Amino acid sequence: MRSTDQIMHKAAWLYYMHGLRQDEVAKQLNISRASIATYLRRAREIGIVNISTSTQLFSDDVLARKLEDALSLDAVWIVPEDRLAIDPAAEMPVVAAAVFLELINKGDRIGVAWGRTVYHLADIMPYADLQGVTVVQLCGNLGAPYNYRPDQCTTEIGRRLNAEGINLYAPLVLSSERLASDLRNEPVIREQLASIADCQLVLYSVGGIESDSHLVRCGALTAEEMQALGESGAGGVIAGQVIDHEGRWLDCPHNRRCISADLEIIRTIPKRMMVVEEDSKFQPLVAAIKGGFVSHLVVTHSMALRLLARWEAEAPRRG
Amino acid sequence: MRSTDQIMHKAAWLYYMHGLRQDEVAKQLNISRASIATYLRRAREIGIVNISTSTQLFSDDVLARKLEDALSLDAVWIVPEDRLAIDPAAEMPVVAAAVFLELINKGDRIGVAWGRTVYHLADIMPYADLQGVTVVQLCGNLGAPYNYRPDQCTTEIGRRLNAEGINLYAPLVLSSERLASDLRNEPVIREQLASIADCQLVLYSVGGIESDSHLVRCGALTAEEMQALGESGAGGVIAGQVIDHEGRWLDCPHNRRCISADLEIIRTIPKRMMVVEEDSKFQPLVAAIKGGFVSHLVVTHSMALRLLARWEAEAPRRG
DNA sequence: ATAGGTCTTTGACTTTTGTCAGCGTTCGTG
DNA sequence: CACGAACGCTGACAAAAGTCAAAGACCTAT
Repeated sequence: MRSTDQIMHKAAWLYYMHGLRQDEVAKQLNISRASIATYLRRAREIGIVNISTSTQLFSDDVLARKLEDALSLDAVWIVPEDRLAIDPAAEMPVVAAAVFLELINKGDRIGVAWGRTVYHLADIMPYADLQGVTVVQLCGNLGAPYNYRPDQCTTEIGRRLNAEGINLYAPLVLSSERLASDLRNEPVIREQLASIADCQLVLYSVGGIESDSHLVRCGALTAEEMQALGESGAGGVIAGQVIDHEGRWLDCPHNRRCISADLEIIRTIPKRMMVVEEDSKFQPLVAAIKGGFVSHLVVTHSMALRLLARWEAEAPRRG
Repeated sequence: MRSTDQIMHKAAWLYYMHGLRQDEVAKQLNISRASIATYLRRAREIGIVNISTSTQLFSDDVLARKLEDALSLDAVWIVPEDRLAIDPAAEMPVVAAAVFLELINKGDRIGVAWGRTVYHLADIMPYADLQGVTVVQLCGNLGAPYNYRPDQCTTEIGRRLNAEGINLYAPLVLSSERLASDLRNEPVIREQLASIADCQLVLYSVGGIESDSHLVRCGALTAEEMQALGESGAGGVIAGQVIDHEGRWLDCPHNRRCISADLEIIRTIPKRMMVVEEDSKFQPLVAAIKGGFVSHLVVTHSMALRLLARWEAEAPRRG
């Protein structure tokens, strides 16, 4: 520990745990109050000091309870679109990050997929000091029109949480099924994909199948290919892989050429946290939920209403 | 949720998660800034907002590493007695409380014993919002010369953590072995004692066997009885029960008349956090460590030095 | 040895936050 | 329905925290 880190720790301890004022801390440590203020800010930024707020505000809600019951989910958080005059688009990642942090336990292994949503989340993720946590990349890499590529995203989340980040050094999609299969069987990659089963928590969103969807924009698929997939029953995208409307892995060239977490394995992970920002992802989300990819859900108020209506419409048919 | 709680949550969210200033929050929620300040203080007090500082300052230390290695402990925290001009006696419970909170995971079941130390800890324990946590009482009740009796102590810790507190409705010591045995077999009590095996974490200190020790002061034993125990090999007290110098349960009238957690069960709990405030407890602590009752240890610097010296003195004999 | 760079520290100033008496509202009670 | 207690809210002031330019410390390369 550097000596300035030591001072920062001491300052943080005296200020936050003992409740001394900055000038009192300054007197204790024999440096100016201005310095103390600087150290404290750094301690907060680095995650030495953790300030967290319960996300109860978003989960304590009649609609959330109803959704949990109707869709058999473990927990639902609903982001209001009207009440607070905060920009709802900016609010979603903040809520998601807070929920994510709440779901992490010390020593956990956490899988993260990639997409606009996860990228946004990484970008505003607060710093924390979660020693013993490992963040693993669920899907292969690809070029991206954002600041972070998938591997950078995993690394960034790991960095901010003071956790270990493990990258998957393979492309998301290969040009031939043969190569994809060979690569999946490479010991390094195979072990890494298998180790995803040890995760206690995964974080992802669901991708749409429109011609301007994420996979298309990142160049993994052409608009035509995507459209063809849509016509042959594609319902959404999970960790780079296409699923049908019931959430089953779709047997298609793209999926066969894909290096990503086994969907069967993902389903067995205890906490599967899904964040959906855009209302346009209703159909894909329904598919993901039906496929068992969701145990913890963060959605907008209007999306929650639509989901509930959908399940209530189906309920009579079942019961 | 009361509407004022709702406002408090919103204020806390906007202030701590979005980083708005109090006046901005006030404008958002259409109330005066002074009220916001009040809400925020309440949110902190209640544990809606959690501010925690890493205890690294106390564990990141050469001596701590050495102790962990020498005594095969999972983690050691050392409270300095000189560096910070904070009263060391007051510092110990603060460190212990922070460590305790760090060791808790969501959903855990936690056993707490009772003694001066645990009482001090309960008294300064910060408020937190650990839903799904259960705090169980490890040992029976007895009158106490402190503010809290064992059951109140459990309840108080539970209350502050927003966790469920489960009390053991039995006295610590009974007048006859027969009655103690019968009571232990009462379904309610038996189940509760058995359920201690499900704990992921226990918190306790170790008791001394001097004639002014805790058990004597609380009236569980007379000074003469305690002295006799000392002469027949008693080394310390764990959860109200006397152990010998090697940390084994001592077969004595007191132990046979005692209602408390089975020591065998305690040894199997993964995280066994021990806090020792007084340097006079050196011998009992040695017994507790030898008996396998400690995996996480919080001690003073001088106690750490004595422990290390003791183990280093023994090492040559073993190796 | 020294010039030039980076990182710390500080005093002085500004902004933000904490506090508290007093006012208004609500709610339970006689 | 009137009364008082309890609670929430506010404005004004006091206290504490944040900020920043400038000075100083420290390191490195010439």
